[in-house]
Amino acid sequence: MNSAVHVDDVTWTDPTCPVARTLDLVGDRWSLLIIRDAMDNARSFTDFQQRTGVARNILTDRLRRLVDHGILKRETAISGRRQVYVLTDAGRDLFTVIVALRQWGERHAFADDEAHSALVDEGGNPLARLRPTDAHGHQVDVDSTEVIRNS
Amino acid sequence: MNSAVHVDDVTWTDPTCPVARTLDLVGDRWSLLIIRDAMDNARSFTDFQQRTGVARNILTDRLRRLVDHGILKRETAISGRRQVYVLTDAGRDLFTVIVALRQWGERHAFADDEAHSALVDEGGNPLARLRPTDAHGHQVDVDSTEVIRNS
DNA sequence: CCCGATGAGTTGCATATTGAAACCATTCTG
DNA sequence: CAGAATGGTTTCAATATGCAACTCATCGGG
Repeated sequence: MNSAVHVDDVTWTDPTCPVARTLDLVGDRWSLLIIRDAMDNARSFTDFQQRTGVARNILTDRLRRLVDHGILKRETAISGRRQVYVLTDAGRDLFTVIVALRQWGERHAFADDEAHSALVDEGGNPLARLRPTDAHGHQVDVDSTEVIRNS
Repeated sequence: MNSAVHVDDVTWTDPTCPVARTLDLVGDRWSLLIIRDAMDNARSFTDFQQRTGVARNILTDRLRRLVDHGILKRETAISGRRQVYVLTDAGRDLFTVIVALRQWGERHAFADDEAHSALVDEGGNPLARLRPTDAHGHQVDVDSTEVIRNS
């Protein structure tokens, strides 16, 4: 299960914590929105620019970083200068993170009567709520878990 | 299921997208690390400062924002000037997000032989891998789902 | 009661990151 | 071939961040 992510030349905020490392790679204002859009069929520079509204120079930088970190790969269309950015396996694996952020937002960042976009399966139904569980499938939460350092 | 989050006075990057709203609330360089530490028994200003290493003025600002958004609550300890920051229910509910970030980091941001901290249940065993599923418990991913706007 | 230490910030200033707008070189499109 | 679109880069102003020093309590000893 090792990564396509190239993690040389990164200076980690907290080298032993996986949460911190993930945030060092994608935890800025725009990267996760770019990834969200990549998961929703955005491919070109302009797709991302229009959907996120990010400044173009910043977008250039973020796309480059995400490519460098192995989350996106850049492909030049056969003839011509059209660039396409596609999620790598590591990038696609961020789906769980995006779903978790989305579900939290649905629960806590909208008033009851406010409309919002929804993520649905092939039958058009919403996904089940993500819930952390132990190895036996029993739900766990903050109080029933703990962090062990440097295992 | 409505929020303790106070979402007035926030100007959303993308008002209809729950992912974007969540990121507007916690998607900066430090907030999620503060929340991670709050889940790991950090309580005081100095706890957070020492664990994250964030600049003190920034920490002041982030704690205030998180309190304003209903993710932390601030309590003054009975005797003395000691301040304590505790997760609200909405804050505790970010556990899923933190676990998702952690598990992704474990899979993609560490070399195979690198040590990292681990999150374990009461028996000391690692949690099960979080996986998005549909309403019937079948796994779904980027390709088998889609976003419906403004539902 | 006085002294130093600690907790919880604030303030000022230097540096880094972002954003808005303009500019540029190809490459399609009609 | 002219005009738009694509995928950027450049410039400069506005923000945000980091660092160090400074406050202003209170706490704990002696």
